[in-house]
Amino acid sequence: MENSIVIYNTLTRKKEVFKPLVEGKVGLYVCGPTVYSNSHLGHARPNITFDLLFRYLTFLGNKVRYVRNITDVGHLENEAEETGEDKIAKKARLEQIEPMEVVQKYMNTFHKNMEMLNVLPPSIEPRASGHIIEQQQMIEAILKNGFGYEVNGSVYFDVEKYNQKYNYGKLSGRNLDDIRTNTRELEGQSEKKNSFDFALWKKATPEHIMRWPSKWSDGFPGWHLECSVMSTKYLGEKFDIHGGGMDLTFPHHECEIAQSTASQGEEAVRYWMHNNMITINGQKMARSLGNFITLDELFTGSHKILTQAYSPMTIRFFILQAHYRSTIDFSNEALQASEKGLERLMTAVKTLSNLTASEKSTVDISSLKEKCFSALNDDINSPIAIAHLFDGVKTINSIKAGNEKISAEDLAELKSFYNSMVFDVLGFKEEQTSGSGDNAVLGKSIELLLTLRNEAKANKDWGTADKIRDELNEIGIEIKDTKDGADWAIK
RNA sequence: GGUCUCUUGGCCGAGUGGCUAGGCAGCGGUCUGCAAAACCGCGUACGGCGGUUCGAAUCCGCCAGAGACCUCCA
Repeated sequence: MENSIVIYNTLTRKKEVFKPLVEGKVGLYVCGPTVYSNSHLGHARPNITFDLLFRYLTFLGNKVRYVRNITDVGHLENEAEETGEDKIAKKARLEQIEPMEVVQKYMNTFHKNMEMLNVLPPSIEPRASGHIIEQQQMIEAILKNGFGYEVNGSVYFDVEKYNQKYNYGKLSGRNLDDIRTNTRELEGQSEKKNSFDFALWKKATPEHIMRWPSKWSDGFPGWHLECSVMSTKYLGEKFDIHGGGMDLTFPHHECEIAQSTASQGEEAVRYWMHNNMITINGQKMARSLGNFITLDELFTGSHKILTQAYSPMTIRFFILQAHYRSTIDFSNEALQASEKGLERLMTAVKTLSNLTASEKSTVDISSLKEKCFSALNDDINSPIAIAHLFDGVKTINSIKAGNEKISAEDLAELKSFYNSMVFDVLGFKEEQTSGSGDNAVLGKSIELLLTLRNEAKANKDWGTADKIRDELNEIGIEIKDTKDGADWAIK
């Protein structure tokens, strides 16, 4: 099987065959979160999207170095512009704690949430605050090449000058004239030659807590610098893939391109990938819009618009059931559909492990495999891959029902395929709520009740049997009678 | 206002010139003491109006509606 995969490159607005710079090795950088509050559903999207990419590239035999940063320096906030206060410092004052304490707290939550979603940790997770010196070095390189200027201890990027030699706006499809006429004049920008110039180093005002010494001033690095610096530091001056949310395309990624090009003379990134947004009532879910649901709220069902809790794997399935470049609209109905769908898939995986082989097959395993892989090869089309897996579910169930037959070799192949696809590549995991496992006391108690119920059933004492079933149901434990006896699950 | 994107059956969501994904819900059935669960089967949809074509949900134009970016954002 050939594994030439195709990726939609935002830079060219086309699908391109992906060829890593070095055969068998892939450098992947993804913009991570700014850790100043709890992670919400929107954050799950890029992390799951690029987790899938990371997993699949690895599965195909590549050695992938996946770098995902933590922004713990804080970007300037709109209303805080005049004071030069940043998000993290602002939150710190609000909660009367150290900025780094805020960072630690929300970084911990982020990590915990990601682990629950079965998002693999990246190979390197650099923090902006740990790369102040490198950021200063890049500023110096930009200044040396004549694409920056210093004013009152702050350093700005000279977009006009840059655009004379290179093309500012190539990623987001803008040209400088459009930007010139459409950029809003903001307060406190008088230092800049042009409103579209952006800060590389910002002098800290007295009340600004997060600050570092530099030759220009005590201050902090500009908004876009950390990604340019940390990506090239760990992946090289030229690397394969840079990912992130679509909302970062402009200005963040545009500025990254400008910074890298201005400092080293050529672009760093070969393929730009952008995931689309999660919407709620048709509108983008965002921290700034206040219409977000945190991951913890989803997992516990504690947000007022949620009719129930949704497990991490349900969220993961929900996200992977849509293509990463489409928007997905949040709704209880959609999440419930995902919950059911995932359950059907996972049940089939269990069924598969207990199937018995026949002399020969009446089913076509290799065609199923090929369809799944070609879906993933086509710009990581997870919904199509999942659809084919569901076709396989039908096959698995038909084999179990005796309508189809499978040979021992095919069965082994099908098992191995589902294991790698469902668990290794798509990254689902069992979320066991029933019998076995952690709560042995509960499990044994329920087994006892089920034994009593079976005895009652054997005596045709339907009253007692139904009472046990119904009252357990009231408590929140569902009894499922199967041919092989009763099974149970916490609802 | 500028740039860009989207509009698919009850809901979610793929596809992108002919071969009419998939999930959920619904309906019918199998199983079961009953119920639930599970399993099997069933649905010809592509915003409107024109055009190109032997043929369009898919290409082009216009209209309508929604959204994203232009400011921190995943």
